[in-house]
Amino acid sequence: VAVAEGSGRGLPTDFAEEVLDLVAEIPPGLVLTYADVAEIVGRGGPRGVGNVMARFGGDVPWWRVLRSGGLPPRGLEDRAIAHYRQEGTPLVGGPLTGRRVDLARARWAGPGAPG
DNA sequence: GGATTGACCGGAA
DNA sequence: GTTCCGGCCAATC
Repeated sequence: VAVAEGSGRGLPTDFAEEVLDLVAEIPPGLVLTYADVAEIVGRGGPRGVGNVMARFGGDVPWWRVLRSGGLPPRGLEDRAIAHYRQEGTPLVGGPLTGRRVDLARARWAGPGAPG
């Protein structure tokens, strides 16, 4: 394993790896925002994280990554909400009619959190 | 390297 | 609550 990792196509880049690895660590019931992911990995930004997820996010629990407002990604709102009900993720307005995630209760403290 | 796309953020009306 | 705009970053063609 060496530089060849980021050079070949089909595999995620170094930046993407950081993002994917982090998202894969998000425990069920909790979530993170694109900005938070970018903040933890210390690279790119909300756009950078979003674009990486769009390519390689299919291999990680993407539904645990939300927008700043607690809304799931564009086009995948229905899909994400389905997962929240399975994991018991707190939804604003109720788990039946809620369409947003309660970031105040579902935001993950991060890989450095006591646990 | 240049131009285009995309699962974004924050502010204002 | 919805719509319009500029800024931001990375992957792709």
